[in-house]
Order: sequence, then C-alpha cells, then structure tokens
Amino acid sequence: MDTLIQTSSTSHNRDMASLLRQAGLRPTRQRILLAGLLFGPEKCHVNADSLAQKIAQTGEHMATATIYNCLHQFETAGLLQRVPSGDDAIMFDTNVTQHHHFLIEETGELIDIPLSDLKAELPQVPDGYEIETVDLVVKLKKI
Amino acid sequence: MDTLIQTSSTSHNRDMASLLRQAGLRPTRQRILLAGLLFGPEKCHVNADSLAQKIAQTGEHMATATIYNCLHQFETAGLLQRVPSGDDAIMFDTNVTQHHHFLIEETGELIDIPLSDLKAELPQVPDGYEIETVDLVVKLKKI
DNA sequence: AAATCAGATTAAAATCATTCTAAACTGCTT
DNA sequence: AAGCAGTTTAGAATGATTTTAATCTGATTT
Repeated sequence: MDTLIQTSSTSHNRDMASLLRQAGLRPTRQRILLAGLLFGPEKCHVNADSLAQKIAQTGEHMATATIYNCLHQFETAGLLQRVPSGDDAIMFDTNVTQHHHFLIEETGELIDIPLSDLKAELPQVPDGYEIETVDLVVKLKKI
Repeated sequence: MDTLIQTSSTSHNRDMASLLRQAGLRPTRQRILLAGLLFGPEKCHVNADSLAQKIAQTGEHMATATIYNCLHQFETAGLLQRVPSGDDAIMFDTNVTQHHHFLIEETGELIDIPLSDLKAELPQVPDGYEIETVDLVVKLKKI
C-alpha cells in the first residue's frame, strides 16, 4: 500500500513550495521533495540515512551533502527539531512542539511523550543562565 | 598545583587494583592508571579525548583503542555511566547514581542535577516495556 | 621460577556519520 | 534572455570510534 510519489507539479508540491517560502527557504526541487517526505499529515523521526532510503524509494537521487544541508536548514527554519538519540546519527523530529521521548533500546525507535503527560518541576537554574531546551528521554527495554 | 602522579606500586594503586578486581576486571597497568584518573574523590565527566589528555599529562602513553575499550568495560562493570552529550563524542560520568544534567551549550560542560532536585511524575510506559534509564538534559545558555 | 594461556594492549587500517571544497547548476529578478 | 546569489554536486577530508591481527601480560599451573 505504498502511495504513488509524484515528482511533477501538483497541488501537494505547491503546498510544499509555499511552506518552504514561508520558512524563508527557496523552494528548490530537492527541498520540495524532502518537504514532501517529511511534512505530511503524520509526524515522524528521521536521520540522514533513513531519509536517503525514502528518497531512493521515490526513484530520485540526491547528494548526501544536500540531505544534510536541508536537514540543518529545516531545523534552523523551525520546521524540524533535533532530538536526543541513543545511536550515533543525528535525529530530527517533525513534531516541533515541546515534548519528550521514549527510546526503545533494541530498535532505536522513538515514541513521543506529550508534554501534558509529564508533571515535572525543574530544578533551580545556575545564576547567569536560562533554559534553552529540556529533553527527557526514557529508555525502555522489553520485559 | 598539579599532583604528582605515581606509576609505581602505591597504596593508591592497590586501591585501584582491588576496585577493578571487585568489578570483575583484571587489574592491568593501563586500567589501574585510568582508574586512578577517574575514581578519585571528586566525580567528573570525561570522554576518550579528555582522558587521553590526562594520560599525556602523566607522561604515560596508551593506545586509543585501549582507552575506548576500558571506558566501555568500566561502563559495563557499572563504574561509569554514559551521559547524553551535546557534541559528537561519547561522554561518561563517574557519578553512577541516578541523576540528571544541565548542559552549558557554549562549552559543552555538564553539571549534575541531584535526583532530589527534580520532582517529576513519569508518564505511563507502553505495554510490554519497562524503564531502563531516565535522562533529563536541561540545555542552558547565557542570559 | 619457568611454562602456559586466556585475556589485554597495540599500531595501523577500516568504518561510519558528517562536513568541506570547488565546480556546475538553477530559481529568481531584471 | 542574461545575470547572480544561493544551491546542489561528487568526491575528498575530517573526526570519533571500531576492527584487525600481532604482540604482550597477569594469573595459574607446573
């Protein structure tokens, strides 16, 4: 039940182009393709490698450097959020609201924890500093 | 005010040897040296590189692979805990009690947050899984 | 104290994710 | 259609970590 990926001009592509433009990014062919893979209705966690595989499935090709460039540009533009990850690859989350994660150790899979599910009172921050981000990772193993 | 590092047999070295033996690790010269650098009275955060520098300061030499091997063995033995870190090097903490961290973004410095300083109620864990670790990282920036 | 052997250490090569480089290309504006 | 800044590209470079295969060493046995 794979969905047909359309690479020519479609309303979906136009949506992605305007999404990119609103984010201050020139809608190039490559960025539109990536946006199409990332910013669909359901949120997802990706890294450069998993994205490269998705791209390959569409029959397209993209330089590794371009994938990294776009991921970082999307992050800077606020379209993606970097998430702490157990393995050594940089992971990004299309859910850019504040939230936390379960990390399934075996598979490396991440599951979002809505902020509302966690009741926490943060400790006092050292003088001269302010909080930039708060990341909670609950690592899980099979019982 | 550097302290003199003694590489010959001393009571300190004997302490480290028995510490290693208790952890199920054969007390080799290299592991005793590393243990001496790591398991002093004050807790610290290290990675392979910062350890290599400390070793160099003692005038000793150790293969990179040995440093990595030992760090992993110490972790497995429960003498070290891996900590989430902002940069791309694996960081270890000699404080192996459960606790959390402030991460100073500029410098990469980690500051322990005692567990008692955080009042948190964890969310419900998915069926079939149990919690292995909980890591909270509060990233800080200068005001 | 010498022999033995599993386990440890080693230098160097290999790997893997990521970044850099410098040249070629492409959206946009004129 | 031309021009240009910003993008993409392949391939080289980087940096942390791991692997390899040979050598060494701590503990045990003789």
